[in-house]
Amino acid sequence: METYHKSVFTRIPEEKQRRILDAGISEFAARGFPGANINVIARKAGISIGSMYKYFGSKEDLFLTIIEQAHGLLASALEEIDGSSGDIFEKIEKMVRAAQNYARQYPELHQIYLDMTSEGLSHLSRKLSGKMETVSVNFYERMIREAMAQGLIDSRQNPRWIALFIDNLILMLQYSYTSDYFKERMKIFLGPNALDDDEKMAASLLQFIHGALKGEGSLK
Amino acid sequence: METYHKSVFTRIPEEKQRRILDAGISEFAARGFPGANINVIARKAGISIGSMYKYFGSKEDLFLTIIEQAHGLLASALEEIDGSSGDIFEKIEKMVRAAQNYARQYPELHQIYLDMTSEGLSHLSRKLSGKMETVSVNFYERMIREAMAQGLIDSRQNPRWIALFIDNLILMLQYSYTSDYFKERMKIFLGPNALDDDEKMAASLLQFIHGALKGEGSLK
Amino acid sequence: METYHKSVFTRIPEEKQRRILDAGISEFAARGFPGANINVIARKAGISIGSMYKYFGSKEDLFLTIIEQAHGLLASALEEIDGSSGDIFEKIEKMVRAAQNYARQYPELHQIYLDMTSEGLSHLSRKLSGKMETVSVNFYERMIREAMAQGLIDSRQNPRWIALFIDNLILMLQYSYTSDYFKERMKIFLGPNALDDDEKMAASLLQFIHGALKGEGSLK
Amino acid sequence: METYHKSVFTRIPEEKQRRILDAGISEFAARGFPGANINVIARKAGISIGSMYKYFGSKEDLFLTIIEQAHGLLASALEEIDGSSGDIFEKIEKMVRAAQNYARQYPELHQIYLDMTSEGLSHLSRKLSGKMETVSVNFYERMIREAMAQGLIDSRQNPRWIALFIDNLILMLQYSYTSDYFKERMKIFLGPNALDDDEKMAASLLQFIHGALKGEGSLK
DNA sequence: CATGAATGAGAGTTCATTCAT
DNA sequence: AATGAATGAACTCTCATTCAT
Repeated sequence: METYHKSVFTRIPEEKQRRILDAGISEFAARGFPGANINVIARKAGISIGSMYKYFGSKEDLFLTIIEQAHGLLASALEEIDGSSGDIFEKIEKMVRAAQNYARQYPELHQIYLDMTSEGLSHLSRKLSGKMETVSVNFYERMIREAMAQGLIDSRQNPRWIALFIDNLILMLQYSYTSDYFKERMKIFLGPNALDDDEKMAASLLQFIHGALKGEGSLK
Repeated sequence: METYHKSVFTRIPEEKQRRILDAGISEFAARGFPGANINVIARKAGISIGSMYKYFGSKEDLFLTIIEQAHGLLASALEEIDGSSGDIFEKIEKMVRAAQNYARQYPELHQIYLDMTSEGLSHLSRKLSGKMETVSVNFYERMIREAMAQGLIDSRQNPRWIALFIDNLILMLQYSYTSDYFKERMKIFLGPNALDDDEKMAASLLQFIHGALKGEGSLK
Repeated sequence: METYHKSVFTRIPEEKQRRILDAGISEFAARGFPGANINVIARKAGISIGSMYKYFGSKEDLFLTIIEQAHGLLASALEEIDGSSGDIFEKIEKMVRAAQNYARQYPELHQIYLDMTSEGLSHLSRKLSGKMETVSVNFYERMIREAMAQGLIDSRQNPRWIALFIDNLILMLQYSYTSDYFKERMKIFLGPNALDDDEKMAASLLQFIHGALKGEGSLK
Repeated sequence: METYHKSVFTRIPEEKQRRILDAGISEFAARGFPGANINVIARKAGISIGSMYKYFGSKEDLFLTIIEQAHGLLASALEEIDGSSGDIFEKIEKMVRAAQNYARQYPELHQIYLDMTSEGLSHLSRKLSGKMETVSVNFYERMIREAMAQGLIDSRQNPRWIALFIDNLILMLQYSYTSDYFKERMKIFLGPNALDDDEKMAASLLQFIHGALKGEGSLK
């Protein structure tokens, strides 16, 4: 399997690995990839810049290592939900909660994820594509087909599209927790305190999705 | 009203203004705000860097001027729809079409919009907030309340939340037209050719929204 | 015609151009191409490093500009000799004198020339080849063929080879004026003061060449 | 006798010594002294960088050790010719052949030799001077004086100068086998295939030297 | 109003050398 | 005797901004 760090990196104490990745996360999140300063990251992590380049061939490689790790976290959260019991609505609820938790727990990591959508970094997203979303796609599709078979949801819609729309809605929810831009946006739509009530937010989103899935959505 | 360019800028020939803004758009879109080179923009626009700084106090101001202009385009598209006849579903359809057109016509402008969500630029988004979305919020709210009053849609949901979710879905659609990252994401969900069929995309999204609005979404 | 500096360089005062090239020459001569520090060169020349990069795209381009200029000096010296009257022996004598003068006057320039033979710089010599020696080759060949026709020298040898050997001998003479290595070498062969007597050196070399050209060189 | 490696170096297996020197030779030849990376050399040699510094006090010492070894090879070739029978012309022929063989067999070693003439390395050549050429000087002088005594060659020229010129010519021949710069130079003088015909090259040079030694070189 | 040469702080990256194990 | 992780000064190059003309 392809990795973006040199092999030395895995042989240093885990605590040091964490310090380096965390320093990277906070710098990348705060200043974006082009604005981040790798010498500053090294200093924050308490290592020399020379060591930094012993572990990662370039600023880009450090960034990709962080992204991949973030993706790992997401994927394992997803797998847990995938393996759990409950119907589609319960599972989606779990996903929404997981997204909220993730965004609350690792806001910086999520901010970095967001940054990858900027064009200056498109060559990076191309490097990672495929790895990125395939996990969730399969999960969604299986869940939706099952629910259709059980007559739980409207089966006239294409499961792939539904999956995309739901995932979009959840992703946007997450963005609203981390990105200043989306925070502002949310305040404008919902008032200044909307972000404080996770329960309300989850409930509203779930209700919206529920309707879409039940789907009196037939356009006559 | 606050502007980000110096007043001289408005006094030069409109054609020159366009050349400058267009050069900026293509550079910012291609390389992101931090990666963009303002000397290159000046050269592309056929003006001197000295003049550039006569018109705009900083790289940031040029960027903000461009964003604001983009926003103007969006706002006027919205107003046109707002003023048109038709029920909520027809209006939403118009919005989806408009979003597609906008993304197809000004992909670079839209890319820049996207970039603003990155944290490195959060101080910029804070500067612009308020201007950005207030237009659409009012439009949505009016439209939804009206539809509720007419019994066209489920009235148990909060209009503000519905507005946000719909806008999120449309925004994501737009992202999928411009950002490499979202393009890849869409391909993973829908296969390699999904982006070629605008009709299919619009129909699917509208059906999803229709269901959500009709809303057998009551969670018992 | 291809140049290695940007066009701005030619538009700045000649005196400044000279200061920059001279600073470059002395730094490159003293420390070799890889050892030379372009920031130091800029400082020595009294300009900012930013300006340096406005004039030359890279350290390499500055180097190549200097080399080309050196070549120009050589070429014009050669042309003068070429156009002068006198038989082959007189012309070769002039060349030897010119080589001595050049080495005495521009020892650093000549040192740089020498450095180009090192493998680390082979990509540079490839860039310049063709430009480099074609001038002298034509000059030599014409001169030798003429002398053969006049019966002045042995005509059984190939003019091209003779030209190469003579040029080699003169080149080595020059090296002995500039390179520490060749200076040491010469001292070992000729004693510590050999380099002080230009006359002796010229006379010895000319006598050696004279014999070779007259050429009882037939190998039975 | 002065050596440039630490004494430990001689106590490790000879095969390891060879591996280290060979790795050094190929790296120095390819990238020059300043460009060579001593960590890379250690890796290529299959030893740790720590050991490298146990054997050699510095990058420079490794380089000097290699040079000295190269010099040993040259010296022994010379001694063999020195001890052989034959007149001066036969011996010079042997030297030319030896030079060709050496350049063909150890092109990298010879390239390194060449690099030493660059000024960035002048402090190194000063360190080595004396060792370098004294062997050949004595050899030449003895050979030439003998030939003069036998009336084989013109005795009006200074044996030391003749020795230098002949050695210069042979050295240049060698350069033409290894240095890209001199290869290009030779092609310009002799056409693209000159380097393929060792016989022709040897014959031409010998004929030239023969004439010079026979010396109708008296300048009236 | 317009120009564009000039600036220099600061970026990412390299590598000879050290030293604890 | 051997290891190789760690160091950090030093390098080349970029670019937002200024200012004399």
